Amino acid sequence: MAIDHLDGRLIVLLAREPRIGVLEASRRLGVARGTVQARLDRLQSNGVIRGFGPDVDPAALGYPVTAFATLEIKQGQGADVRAHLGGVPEVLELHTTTGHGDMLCRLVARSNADLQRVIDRVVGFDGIVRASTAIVMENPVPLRIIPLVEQAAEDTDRFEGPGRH
Amino acid sequence: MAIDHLDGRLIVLLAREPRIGVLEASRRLGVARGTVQARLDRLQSNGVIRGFGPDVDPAALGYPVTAFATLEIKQGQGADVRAHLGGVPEVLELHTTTGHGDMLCRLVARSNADLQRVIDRVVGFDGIVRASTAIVMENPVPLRIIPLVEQAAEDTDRFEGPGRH
DNA sequence: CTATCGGCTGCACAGATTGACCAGTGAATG
DNA sequence: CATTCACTGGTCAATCTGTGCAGCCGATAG
Repeated sequence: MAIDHLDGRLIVLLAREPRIGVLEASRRLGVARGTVQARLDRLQSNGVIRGFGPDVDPAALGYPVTAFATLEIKQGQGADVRAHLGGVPEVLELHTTTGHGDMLCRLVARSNADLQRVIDRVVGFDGIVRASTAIVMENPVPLRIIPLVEQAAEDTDRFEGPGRH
Repeated sequence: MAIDHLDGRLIVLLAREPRIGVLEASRRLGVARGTVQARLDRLQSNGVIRGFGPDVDPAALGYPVTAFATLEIKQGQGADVRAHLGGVPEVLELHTTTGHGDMLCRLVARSNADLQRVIDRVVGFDGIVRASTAIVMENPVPLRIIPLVEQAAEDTDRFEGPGRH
């Protein structure tokens, strides 16, 4: 389940330069090509790497406004609300949470005015009691994984020693 | 800036089966290989597709707990707080927002107990006045982009007619 | 109407990459 | 000591990539 130092370097390398192939990666990492292939296979069947889907920028698609909405749900309506929100394209993700709200979702919209339409569509559903929205102004730290991968690799080394054996 | 129907189908296809190459994609879409290559180049220079980085699952890395923290910042400390949070690997993203909090960040941790350590590290910084955390229990809608891509492609068609001309 | 332009097609080429093998080596295990 | 596992370094055929080309077509400008 955990990753070792080589796995970490491989993931970081792929994250920085996604277009390189297995052969080029093996050259950069200084290992045999078969090793990189085996590691990649293992990381993917492990589920550590889910895939290599295209990273699409909603802003470039015409949806430059992002917001987070905290929703309060009527008891017992959870499943319906999940289905409802799953059907709204502008809902990019949805979590159920502890704390004051019951759900947190990420929304995008074509403009601040359009955000009103999206929010109306999101909350215009029986079962949603209340919603409070926070519009994103700036994104100082875009969604990232590299630092965590590096830390996970280091932690493994610390506990088990560098290398696999 | 907007995408047409073929762009949409291409992105959706790549999102569903990231491993296929340009040639296979052209076969699936029923267009010439050069067309797919040209579209991909354009989508990438447009910034619509940022890249094809590996999609890493924090849970599989040993960080199964996700939380969202709303932070309240002391006036004028924004830049320092951003730098501080940028240095914490468990902070996967950070937004400045309107609304009651000033910032919203996504955190991961190795366990609920470990989350306490992460939160302490995040809020243990002069300039952060208050923090409220919501732990994610379930993720009914994982981060997704396909429905939005499909809608963007349809909207383009509706306004400009299918095809590019 | 006609010339031009951009986008798409179908084709071709050399070069590189992939997936699949294999035998050998070294370290850790029982 | 025999075994197991990961890695190396090599080969093989099949495939894909990047590139360039000529031709076709619809849209646009003069």
